[in-house]
Amino acid sequence: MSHQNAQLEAADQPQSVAGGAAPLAGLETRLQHFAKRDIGEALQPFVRGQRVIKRDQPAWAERGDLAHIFVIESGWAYKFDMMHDGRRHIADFFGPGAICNWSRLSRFEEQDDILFKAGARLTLLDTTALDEHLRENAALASAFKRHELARTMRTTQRIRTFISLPAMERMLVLLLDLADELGTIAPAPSWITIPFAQSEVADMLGLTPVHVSRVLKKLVDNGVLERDGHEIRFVDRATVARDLAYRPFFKSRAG
Amino acid sequence: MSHQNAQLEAADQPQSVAGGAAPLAGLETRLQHFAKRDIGEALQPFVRGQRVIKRDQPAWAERGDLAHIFVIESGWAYKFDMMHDGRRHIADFFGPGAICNWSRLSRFEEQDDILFKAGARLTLLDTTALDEHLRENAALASAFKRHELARTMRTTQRIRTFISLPAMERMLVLLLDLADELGTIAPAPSWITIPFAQSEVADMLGLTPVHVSRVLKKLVDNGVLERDGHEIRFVDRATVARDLAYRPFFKSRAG
DNA sequence: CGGTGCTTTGAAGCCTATCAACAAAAGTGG
DNA sequence: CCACTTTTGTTGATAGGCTTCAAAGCACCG
Repeated sequence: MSHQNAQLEAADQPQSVAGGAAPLAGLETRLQHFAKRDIGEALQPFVRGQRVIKRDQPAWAERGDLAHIFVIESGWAYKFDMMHDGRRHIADFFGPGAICNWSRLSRFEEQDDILFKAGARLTLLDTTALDEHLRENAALASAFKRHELARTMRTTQRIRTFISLPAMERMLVLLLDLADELGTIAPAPSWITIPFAQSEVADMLGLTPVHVSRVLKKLVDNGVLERDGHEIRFVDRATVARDLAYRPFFKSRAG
Repeated sequence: MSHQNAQLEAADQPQSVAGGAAPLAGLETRLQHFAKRDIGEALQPFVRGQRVIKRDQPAWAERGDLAHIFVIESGWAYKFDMMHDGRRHIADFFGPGAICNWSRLSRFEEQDDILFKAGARLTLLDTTALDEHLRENAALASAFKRHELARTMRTTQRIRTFISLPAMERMLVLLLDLADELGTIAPAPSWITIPFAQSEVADMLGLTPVHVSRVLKKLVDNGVLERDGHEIRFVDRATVARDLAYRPFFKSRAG
């Protein structure tokens, strides 16, 4: 546990990290979809550093690791908590351009733990400075709020499926959500890399890893998906989305 | 559909309805748990009428039936929506003292439909007047916010169970939530009347009505519950709650 | 090259849905 | 208040979905 923290500290680097794009470009693109005016590079003043995650690494809510706002430049993260029977429940996931811990800024919700997947590149923002800025800048604050609301609504849609429908539908909705998250800052590629292990997918869907493997196989056998390892492709995404009455909350708002 | 609306109108009555307690006493009791100062009868000026629901009756979100804030004096209601396969999903429920459609006031969320159960008595509040009042009265607004946040957190806890755990645990958590909701404005009775049909419980748990019946029977056979029709009692609620790591979000805050 | 962790596959058993019939309860109309 | 209809809840039999356990294949990494 202590070496994990050491790793977080050690990754504190000078402003730019290999990768090219300016920090926060992804987030700004996302927010722009929910803003009425141009937000430009309004967030640059709040950058406090960047980090590269070498191995899968949790940030424990209680230990102050989440004192900053974490924005994902590339890669993935997810929010999880442990249940009474020892199982892990994964409640939401975050892709490029996402804010991992918005609730720290706006609400005083219970804070789940966050796990950053290996390879993720993060930008850290100053929580209190950003908070003050948003208090005075209603337009920007509104964009943040709408952006987070879209996430909430997408989560609500997913949860409904996970509670009521069988494994195949659950899996498809999860994959559509992944595509939605990816398509937010750039057109989603038709081949998507599932960024999670099957045991993690299982903890999202409320299934076992074994069954996740079988469900994926069945979807390929049925001609719904094509697959090459962790890469998958919908043979006909539009039809799948229509059959499930799936509603994209991020992608379709591009302006 | 049109006769349902007519019924809502027709039930508009003079200020007091059979039942004794002053309107909003339940809600004010609830809010008091989340307020730092005494809130007294701060909400009385916003009352715009009362209604008694004779038969189970939906208020359709799209038709403006939800222009007011609905507060439950006694009885129950729930939030539901229809899924692509024709199944009904019930996302949350509301007991005595609850606000059924807070989101109408504070957020611009997607609005689910609400169904009021037969026998429910409602108080209607003026949405815009209350909204303005809360803008100027931060303390009261904060109590509302914390109160709704408690609901959100309870829902999050329930959802986690419904996604990941089998039917018996789901049922127990639902019953504990019912007790929590009931115990908010007065000590919860040890015998609880399940206010919903088993088909409604099924749509909450993501099960079939048949299985709901069997699960209840099994819980009685295992000595976890006692039961007399729609009345149930936990033989040992504290132990059940502990085993499930169940956290009450309303009741335990009584001050 | 041999770990180590992730994925796949098979067999067996439990959990839940479906279908159908019936019982019980609640609403309806005379 | 009674007979009638409709809804709701119970029970059994059967089938399908998902988990568990165990073993083997595969990929990555030191």
